Amino acid sequence: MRRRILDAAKQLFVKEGFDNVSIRRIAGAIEYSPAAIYRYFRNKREMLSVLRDEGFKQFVETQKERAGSIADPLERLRIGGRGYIRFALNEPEYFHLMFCTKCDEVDLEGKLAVSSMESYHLFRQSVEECVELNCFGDIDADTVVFSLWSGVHGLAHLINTGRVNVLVNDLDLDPLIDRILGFQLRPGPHVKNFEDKS
Amino acid sequence: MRRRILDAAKQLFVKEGFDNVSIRRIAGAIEYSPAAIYRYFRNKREMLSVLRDEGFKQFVETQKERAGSIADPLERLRIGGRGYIRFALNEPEYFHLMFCTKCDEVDLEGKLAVSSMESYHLFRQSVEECVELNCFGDIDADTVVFSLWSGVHGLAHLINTGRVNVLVNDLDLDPLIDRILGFQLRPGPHVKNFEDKS
DNA sequence: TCAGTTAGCAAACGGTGTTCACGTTGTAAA
DNA sequence: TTTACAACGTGAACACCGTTTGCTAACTGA
Repeated sequence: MRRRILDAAKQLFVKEGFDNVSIRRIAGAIEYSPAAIYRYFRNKREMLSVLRDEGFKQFVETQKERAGSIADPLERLRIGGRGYIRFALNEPEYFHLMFCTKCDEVDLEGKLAVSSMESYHLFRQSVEECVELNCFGDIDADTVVFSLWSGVHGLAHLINTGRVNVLVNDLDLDPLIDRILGFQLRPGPHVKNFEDKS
Repeated sequence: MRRRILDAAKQLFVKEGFDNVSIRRIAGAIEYSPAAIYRYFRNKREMLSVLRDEGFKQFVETQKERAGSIADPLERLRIGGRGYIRFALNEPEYFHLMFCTKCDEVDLEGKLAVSSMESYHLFRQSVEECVELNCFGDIDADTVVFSLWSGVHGLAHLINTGRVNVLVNDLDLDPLIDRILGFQLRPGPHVKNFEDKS
């Protein structure tokens, strides 16, 4: 039953946006009264919280399929970043729910959900490999993690809110995205040669 | 009178968030009836649109003060980026209204407001200077513009939605932000020496 | 003086998330 | 077989929301 509510809700949300779907409409879709939904969910936030979790599970799955088996961590970051952006463009409602809502508005227990943490740790691990390989020069992992995440996240967000389309002639987005990814992943200034050090 | 409504609205919005302030509450704050507000604004969106414009005017002003007179375009980008993030953290409601709402939800005429375009062009000009100086290697301006904007925008957004605080030990944010800015602005792989060409 | 504009308001419309008292139904123990 | 009880579903209501409508006053210019 919970399942039936969630499925109806998911379908409506994806089609019409989270804000444009009311409890009453979900209830209508499954031909129940609005009050019935509250037998299965404390409130609307809890429904969103569950859907967010499912979104993360699907996201992590897809990312693993796409990038999981790539040996080169830098290439893994590139494919992962492309996946992040593609997900944002293909599933804007889910992207918004998972990555754009305030954490405390959707995460009821105050801790990030397990699946969202898994996706973070996979990303972080790739970054740490790159740092160890000196891909970006002499730099700490935290800095790289949030720099790169900010980069793809910001791009996805700017596109989804219509800010890129307005400013760029109507060329295909994909090549631009790839150039941007390439630029954000460019090698850093490499540490000096051994001779230079003491 | 429009002014009085806007001022009351602005005060409430900044304090309580745009979503938590209703027309009725604004009307209450100036001791008018809700219907009176509709003499001066077509709807709530129009109020937000006007406030957005004012926000941009103030933003451009501040950015000019901070970075306008810096000769080195790369340093100008750094200070400008820091200003963008600082603005986002200091005025999260305005940041959200100006940079996070869907364009067509707040921009009534379908074209971006003048002041928001001015801020874009100032930024873009600095990037073009950098590209000409070969700061980032052989790369087109569009790529750099959206890479850097995505970088600071994404960072501001991740911080404001609580995603950085959750993942990073409670150290001071400022040093991390500066390291991230430095990383995002790192020099690119430089074009080959003249001897290498031809 | 009289017409026309302007400013403000009470009431209502249709919507929202949520709660509550009330039945109905199915099951399991007495 | 009867009784008790929990689970499920509902209609009506509460307190909001943005917005519209019809109505008064008050002011303005001719």
